[in-house]
Amino acid sequence: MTAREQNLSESLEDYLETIFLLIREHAVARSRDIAARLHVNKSSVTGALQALAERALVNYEPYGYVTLTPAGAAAAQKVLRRHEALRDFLVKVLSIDAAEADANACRMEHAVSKTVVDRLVEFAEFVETCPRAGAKWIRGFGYRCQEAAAMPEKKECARCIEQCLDEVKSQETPGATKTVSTTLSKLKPGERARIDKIAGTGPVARRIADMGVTKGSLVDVVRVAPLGDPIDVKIKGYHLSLRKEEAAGIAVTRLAQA
Amino acid sequence: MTAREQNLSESLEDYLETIFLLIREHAVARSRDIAARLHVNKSSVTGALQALAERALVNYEPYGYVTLTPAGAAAAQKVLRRHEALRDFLVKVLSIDAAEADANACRMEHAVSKTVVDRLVEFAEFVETCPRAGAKWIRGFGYRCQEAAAMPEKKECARCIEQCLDEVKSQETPGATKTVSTTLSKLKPGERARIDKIAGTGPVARRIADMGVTKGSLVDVVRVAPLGDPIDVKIKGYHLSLRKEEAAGIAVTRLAQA
DNA sequence: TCAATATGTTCGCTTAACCTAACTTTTAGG
DNA sequence: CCTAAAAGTTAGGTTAAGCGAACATATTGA
Repeated sequence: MTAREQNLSESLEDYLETIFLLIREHAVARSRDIAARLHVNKSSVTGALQALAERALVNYEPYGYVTLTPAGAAAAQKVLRRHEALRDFLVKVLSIDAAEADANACRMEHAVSKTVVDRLVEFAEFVETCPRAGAKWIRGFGYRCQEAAAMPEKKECARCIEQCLDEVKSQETPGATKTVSTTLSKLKPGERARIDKIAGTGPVARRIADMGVTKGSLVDVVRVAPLGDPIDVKIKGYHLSLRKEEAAGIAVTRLAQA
Repeated sequence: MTAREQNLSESLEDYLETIFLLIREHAVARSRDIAARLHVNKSSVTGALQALAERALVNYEPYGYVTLTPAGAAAAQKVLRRHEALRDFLVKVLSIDAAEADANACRMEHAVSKTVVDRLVEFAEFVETCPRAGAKWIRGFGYRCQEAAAMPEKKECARCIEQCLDEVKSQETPGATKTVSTTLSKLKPGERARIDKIAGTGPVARRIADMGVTKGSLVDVVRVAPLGDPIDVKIKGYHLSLRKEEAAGIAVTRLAQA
């Protein structure tokens, strides 16, 4: 890792994240928008930008456009990954509603270590995709959360077992869910796949390896640009933009939708 | 709820929690111990105590012993419940090691809403006790986390399915795991039970109901005093101290150890 | 083109939380 | 009983984060 410990305050992390998102959405981050999102006075934004500029995380000069330095963008993405990992976990695993999940993620993102985030991402994937009853089981939990009061425990447990039996029986032959070997460049947005092999040892291969991506990791295709060239994917909670040729070098197995 | 929004800062929450724990451990909370635990200067402790006294959360007078007011104790317990719920979740569900789990819980405890904590507690219980493969399944996840690199994905999934089948087959008769109907007052420390019925409508019954405890909720017996009288239990993450006679009025089904 | 409005900055002030150093009170040993 | 050490407090300073008001610069539409 090139990144030394920057030790950003929660507040500065929030600014950085907001700037990153605004740039992604509006191409440019204006002071008043930052202020609006963070519910602070515009003069506070100026102060924060100066603090970030001192740390070489943003390019700032009075009245000019604000951009992120490479270090700033990297830091912002770290925060964002934590945010998304937490939010997704809360929504998908704990069945918390979107608004509350986001609000919680927003506060928790400053408090969790990398280990915990990694584990959360892995857990959510495990639950969603384990060919065992994982997926259905978690749906059962969500159901139970909504109906907790209305449904006596015993009945729930019995249903639970039935579901599990059904599920496992129907999946006794693991490879049965028709999966197709292909390459990452051939997938459409929203599709999900499992990585089989990464060709080459170029910078992308290394970047991917750095994330702890092993052979079986999941990939979600987030967005594909008009000409199919930059392909935005999400692996282990990390957003990644790949050139079409790079994506073509990654052999994957297409999976059923989540 | 009698509690109005006290809106404590993270810092003050930490002080409150520490004081509560110190009183529980040493019967009295000394300034230097608070300072040592929170890694702050003793003069900072004085400042914090004054702030807490202003909010009527501690009884404080210079050079005197510090105690918690009822409001302070209640606030401290709320924080502690969040802490324990997070820590237990991290350890039991995500297989994070104890030290890191605690450090994370310590920071996260200021960031999570009640809804999320409730859900985390419920989830951990669900995973640990659902008669489906829950318990074993989660052990499988822990195993996978440790051996992730060493174990190819495919093999893991296959093993996963086998486990599930075994587990479910062995539990096809849900009531089969020999459970015994008894009363809460008869349990020993470390034992776990499921609540069947709560007799009476006294203050304890109401206190328990306020926690969202329904018929099927789990109880963990934490500590039983020498003469079996105050019985400390944990329900839905809440610590509760019951008189023997109160505990006798709660019918439970003893469960196998976690 | 140029004034009105929107946007951004600076200045001065507040609060919370911490620190160090110097002081006071308590405690405990001889 | 009386004094050193330990424990606690006060005073004064620092830093981060915020605010409002006044000032500066851009933008834009008539």
